[in-house]
Amino acid sequence: MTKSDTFRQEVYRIVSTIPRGKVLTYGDIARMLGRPNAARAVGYINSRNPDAPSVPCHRVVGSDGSLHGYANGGVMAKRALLLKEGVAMVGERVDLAMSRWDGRLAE
DNA sequence: GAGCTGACGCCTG
DNA sequence: CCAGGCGCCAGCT
Repeated sequence: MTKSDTFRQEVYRIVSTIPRGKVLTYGDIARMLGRPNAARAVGYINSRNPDAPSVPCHRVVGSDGSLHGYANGGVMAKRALLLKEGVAMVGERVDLAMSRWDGRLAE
């Protein structure tokens, strides 16, 4: 990693790597970047995500699987997308026990 | 350069 | 379970 790879660049890269049907939490991404407490920054970056359709930011949820916002349709669109992707949902929350991405393809 | 913002996370009441 | 408050970080104005 170089200084050219800013925090947001890394975030976009990781989010883009999330396989279909799996999700990651803001905290997890922050941790992957070495900033376990930068979950807020991750969320902020996603909110300003200029590549909504390019980056599957809808696969990023809260630490407890709770959905928040989505720059391309809102939470309801996000929920529908996750469901369509095959993500296990519990009410309005994601079943992290089933759909949390371990960092490698699983199935 | 300084201050405010926000798609978080965790604790307390 | 719900509501409120504080701390964290990077980005934007």
